[in-house]
Amino acid sequence: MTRDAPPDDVLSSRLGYLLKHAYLRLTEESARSLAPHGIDGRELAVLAVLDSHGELSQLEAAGKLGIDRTTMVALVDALEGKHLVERRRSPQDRRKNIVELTTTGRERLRDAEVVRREMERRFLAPLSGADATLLVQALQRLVGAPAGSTAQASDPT
Amino acid sequence: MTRDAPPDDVLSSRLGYLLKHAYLRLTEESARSLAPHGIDGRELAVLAVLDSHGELSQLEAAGKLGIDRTTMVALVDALEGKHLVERRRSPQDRRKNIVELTTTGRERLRDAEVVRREMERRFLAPLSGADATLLVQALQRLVGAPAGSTAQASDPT
DNA sequence: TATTGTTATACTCTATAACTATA
DNA sequence: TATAGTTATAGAGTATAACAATA
Repeated sequence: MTRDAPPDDVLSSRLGYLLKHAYLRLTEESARSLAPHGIDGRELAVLAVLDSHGELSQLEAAGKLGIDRTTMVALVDALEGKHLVERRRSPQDRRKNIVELTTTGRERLRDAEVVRREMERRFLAPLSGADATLLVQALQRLVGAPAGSTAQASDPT
Repeated sequence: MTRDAPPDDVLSSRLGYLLKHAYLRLTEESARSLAPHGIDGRELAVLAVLDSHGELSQLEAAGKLGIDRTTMVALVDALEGKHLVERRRSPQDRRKNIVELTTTGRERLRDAEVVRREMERRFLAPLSGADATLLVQALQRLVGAPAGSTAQASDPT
């Protein structure tokens, strides 16, 4: 997308326009700041999900991330190529691939998460801390996120 | 994208995840509610921009919308095919295509805008009016929208 | 020389269908 | 029969490069 000067009124009152461009800006910033770590935001999210649940099959991980199982294949291929995750057949059900973080993957996750949080803090900098928190909470409600889990917005741990 | 059950904590605290999925949901809702009118949200935005400025060349319109000029070609092709806009060569600068709404286009714009506003109101329904307004204002600041122009959020005209 | 519209082309992200190996 | 992973393929949406007409 081409994002240049500020939009005019007709557009800045449209939720679609606002969400799209906010998303695009964040994605760009995310890519730029994570690039030195050799991953993008999508891959980082995979690592984070694998870390917080362990023992996930590809399909289970895909479900949590809201991505298709066919998309998951390429994602895991890429992460495995970077030696950040490993696949192994589940002994209980040999149809399943258990995906696990490698030691390198766990380290990469830790480092990249620091960068991500700092990037989000920069991104939200135009807002007051209270407004940033409200934005995140509002988005969580719109997306249907679970209750609780609200920290991190203006809390650059 | 596959969007099913609510995400878990690791994801719902990520701005990237939240913006992406909020955007996807809105886009889906938008497509669904505008479908009977034969256009999508992107085309509607083009009509709105043409209506509020008149006498725009393709490049100027593309600039306001934040899309590439090559993308604009196909967009105008589609709208012209539906008889919602017309192209004509600018007499002042024959390199330029002036894009204008047809009478049908103006009517379609009016009808579709009603539908869009109602769709956005539904989309924001999980939030209080105050929170909805704050969300829109926060997004405007993040996207770098001009000051003022804040109505419509929880003000279903 | 520079700009506008256009075309051709390619790349990313995603989804659908069909195959395989397991269950 | 059904499920997990995979592959092939196709469709959006977008960008880059190159060309024609015009300035």
